[in-house]
Amino acid sequence: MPYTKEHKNRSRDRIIASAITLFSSRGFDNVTLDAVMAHAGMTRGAFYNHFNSKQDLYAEAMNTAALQSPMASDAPKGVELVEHLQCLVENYLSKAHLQDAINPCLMAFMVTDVANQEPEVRKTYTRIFKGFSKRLTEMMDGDDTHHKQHAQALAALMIGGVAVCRTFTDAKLVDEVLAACRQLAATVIEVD
Amino acid sequence: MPYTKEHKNRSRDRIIASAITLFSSRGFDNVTLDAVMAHAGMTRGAFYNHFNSKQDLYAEAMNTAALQSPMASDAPKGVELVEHLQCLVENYLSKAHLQDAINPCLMAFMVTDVANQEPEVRKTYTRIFKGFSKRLTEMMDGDDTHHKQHAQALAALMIGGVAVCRTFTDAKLVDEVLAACRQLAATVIEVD
DNA sequence: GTCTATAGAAAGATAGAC
DNA sequence: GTCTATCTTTCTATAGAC
Repeated sequence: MPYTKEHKNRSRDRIIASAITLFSSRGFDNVTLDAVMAHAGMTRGAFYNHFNSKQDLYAEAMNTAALQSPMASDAPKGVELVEHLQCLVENYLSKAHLQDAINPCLMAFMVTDVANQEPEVRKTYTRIFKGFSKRLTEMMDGDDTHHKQHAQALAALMIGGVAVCRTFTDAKLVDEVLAACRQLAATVIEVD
Repeated sequence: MPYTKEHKNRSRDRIIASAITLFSSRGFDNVTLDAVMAHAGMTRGAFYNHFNSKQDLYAEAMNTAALQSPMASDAPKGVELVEHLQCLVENYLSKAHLQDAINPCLMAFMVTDVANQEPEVRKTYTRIFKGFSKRLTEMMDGDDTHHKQHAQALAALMIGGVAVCRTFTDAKLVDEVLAACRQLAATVIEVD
C-alpha cells in the first residue's frame, strides 16, 4: 500500500486548512477548487477522493475552523471564567483577527456568504452559532434565560463588528468601530 | 427620437430595483446579469447601455438601497428623535426585515459579499456605513465622541443581528437572537 | 492517491440588426 | 434603446493513466 491512511489524512487536513484561508479571504464563490488544491500542494483531480463537492468542503471547513478557534479554548488554570471571556472578546474584536488567515472566525468572515448556500451549510452555521453563544453563556457564569439573551446579543455584536470592519476601506473607521464594539461588549459582560 | 430620456431612466430604475431584490436574496455572485435583466423585463444585451459592468451595478444598487431605506426617513412631526430611533431599530431588527425583498438593508444582507469585491464597491459600503452611524448619532440627540461610539457599536449590532439571523435554519433561534439584539439596542439608546 | 486531460455548462461582455 | 447571436473565459466534475 503506497499511500497510508495517515498520508491521506494529512492531505485532507491540508485541503481544509487551505479552504479556510482562501474562503475567508476571498469568499466561497471567488475561490476555485484549482486554487484550493494548488494552495494545498495538489492538483484538482485529487479533490474528489476527499470530498463529494465544493459545498461539502465548505461545511467541513466551517466545522474545523470552529474547533480550532481561540473562542473554543479553555481558561488557563487560575484564571476566572469572566476574565478569560473578556480576553477572548478583546482578541476577537481586534485588528489582528481581521487579518488572521489561519484561525479566522468563519461565522464573521462568511456570514452573508453562508446565507446564500444550500441548507446543509446553513445548518452547520446554525449549529456552530449555538455552540458559540452557549460557550459565551457559560463563561458569563450561569445559564439562566437572562444570561443566554445577553450572550446571543454579544455574539451578534462580535460577528457584526468583525464583518463590517472587514469591508471598510478606511483604517481609522476600523479602529473606531472595533473600539466601540469592545466597549459595548465589556458593558454586556460586566452587567452580568 | 423613439426612446425618451424618461423611458431610459425608468429602465435603469427597474434594473436597480431588480438588482436589490436579487442580490440581497441570493448574493452577488449567484445572480447573473441575465437574471437581473429578465426580472426587470429586458434581455442581457440592454444592460450595457445603463452600466459599465456588473460591479458598477453593485455600487449603484447599494447607493439606491441606502437612500430608500426606512433608516433614512425623517421623524414624523411631533415625534421625538429618540422615539423615532427606537421605532426604526425595532423594525430593523424584525423578522419582516429579514424577508424584505424591496427595501432590505444591503449593509446587513451583503456584508461579507462586499468585503470580497473591488475597492470601488467597498468604498461605497464604507461611505454608507458612515452615513448610517452618523444618523444614529444625531437621533441619539447630540454628537459628542461618546454618542458617536455608542452609535457605531449599535450599527454593528444591528447589522450583525440581521446578518446572522438570515443564515439560521432554526426559526426559534431567529426569534431569540432578534429579541436579544433589540433588548441590547434599547439599552444603548436609553443610556444616552 | 494523485496526476493529466477533457467533458459539459455557464457567465460576462461585445457586435450588429432593428 | 433593446434585441439576438456569439466570443471568450472559467469552473465543477469526471475519466482514465500511473
